[in-house]
Amino acid sequence: MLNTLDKGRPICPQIYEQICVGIAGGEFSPNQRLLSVRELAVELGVNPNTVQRAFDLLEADGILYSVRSSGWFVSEDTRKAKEVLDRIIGGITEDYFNKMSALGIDTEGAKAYAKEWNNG
Amino acid sequence: MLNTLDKGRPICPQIYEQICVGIAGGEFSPNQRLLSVRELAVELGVNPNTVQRAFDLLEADGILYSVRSSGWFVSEDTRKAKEVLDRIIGGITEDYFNKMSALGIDTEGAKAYAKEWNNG
DNA sequence: ATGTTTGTATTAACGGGATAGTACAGTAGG
DNA sequence: CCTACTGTACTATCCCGTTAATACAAACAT
Repeated sequence: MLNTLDKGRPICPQIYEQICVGIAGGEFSPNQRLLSVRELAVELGVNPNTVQRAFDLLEADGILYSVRSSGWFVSEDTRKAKEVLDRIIGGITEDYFNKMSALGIDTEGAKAYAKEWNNG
Repeated sequence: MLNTLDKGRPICPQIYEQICVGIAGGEFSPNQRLLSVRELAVELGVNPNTVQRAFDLLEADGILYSVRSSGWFVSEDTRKAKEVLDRIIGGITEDYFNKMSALGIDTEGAKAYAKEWNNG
């Protein structure tokens, strides 16, 4: 899981996002236990503190909950994760059009450009 | 000019980009003199060093040239600016699809999402 | 000559994100 | 009881983009 980390971008938000993706996509079920902070940190080749910070944010948003000495678990209610994911997706798309606009390409132009895109 | 700076993103690349936009769009003509480093820094509310760095990069790429004690000027050949702009646009678009992919949305899904986008 | 404006260079410091290392606290299992 | 694993907390450090404050050098106008 979480094997698509983009080195060069802030790690913490990426972890946050990927957890939401996993929940929204059904890969993680309600009350399912996740990897421990330390385990996930090792798997990602990242500092435990960074994972902890991401989990704290997810807990603050009601997406995960922690049980002391036991681990981190997916919240019963997964709607919040889906909402957040939708918001992230919207933000990314808005960001795309904003950036294109800054380059002198209006919304319609950007849509046309995206439509003609072929892989990468 | 350059009135669309996005605070919160690195300034230097934005200046670089906006100069290319101005040249590619015909707002700046070959051999036209730009604002001085200090003037532009004041206008943007930014540090002169940051402007200098952006201009240095543009010079290294053959997009601008400097004349000591006189100012900065647009290169005779504007093709490079247009090439760079195209590359930037491509990069942004590629970035968009990559990010969407990381959120579990494939290329076709992202295209559909972009197509339905309405302003911001 | 003098003063002003230009580009150019250098050094120090700030800030945010990430890392590193350590320590403490609670729970489960042998 | 004891050990091992968990979450949790704290401080120090590093890196990098940016800011800050100078200082120097070259051309031009008066």
